[in-house]
Amino acid sequence: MSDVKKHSDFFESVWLTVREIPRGRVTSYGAIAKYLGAPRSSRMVGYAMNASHSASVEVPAHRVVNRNGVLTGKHHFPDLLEMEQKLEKEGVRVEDDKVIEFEKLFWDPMKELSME
DNA sequence: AAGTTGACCCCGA
DNA sequence: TTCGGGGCCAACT
Repeated sequence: MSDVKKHSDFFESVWLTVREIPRGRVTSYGAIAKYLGAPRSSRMVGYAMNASHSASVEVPAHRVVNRNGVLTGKHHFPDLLEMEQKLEKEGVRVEDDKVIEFEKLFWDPMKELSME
């Protein structure tokens, strides 16, 4: 096995989870952290997103917002409006940097992935 | 090796 | 209601 792994398993787990978010849905950092068994490590989820550019796979980071449904990570995209535009493209309405009807579009990995 | 940072979250004033 | 501070934990410098 070659040393292809450049990041912790936690990061990879986050990326894999984020990839499971359906199109047109959103979730929060805390929800992912909780799903991964680290409810106190929500900040690490954001950190993993920051490092997602290093991932070999594409990570739909735009589908991850904070618990308020606010696009807190928009400033980390190449373009300031990229996150918002991607969400709008998927049918997620965004207004004033926050997802409209966030609770309605919220996708909980705990709920959706725990039982198949 | 030790201190700082951060795409968060919770709570009190 | 808005604002500020503390906790959290792994990566980064």
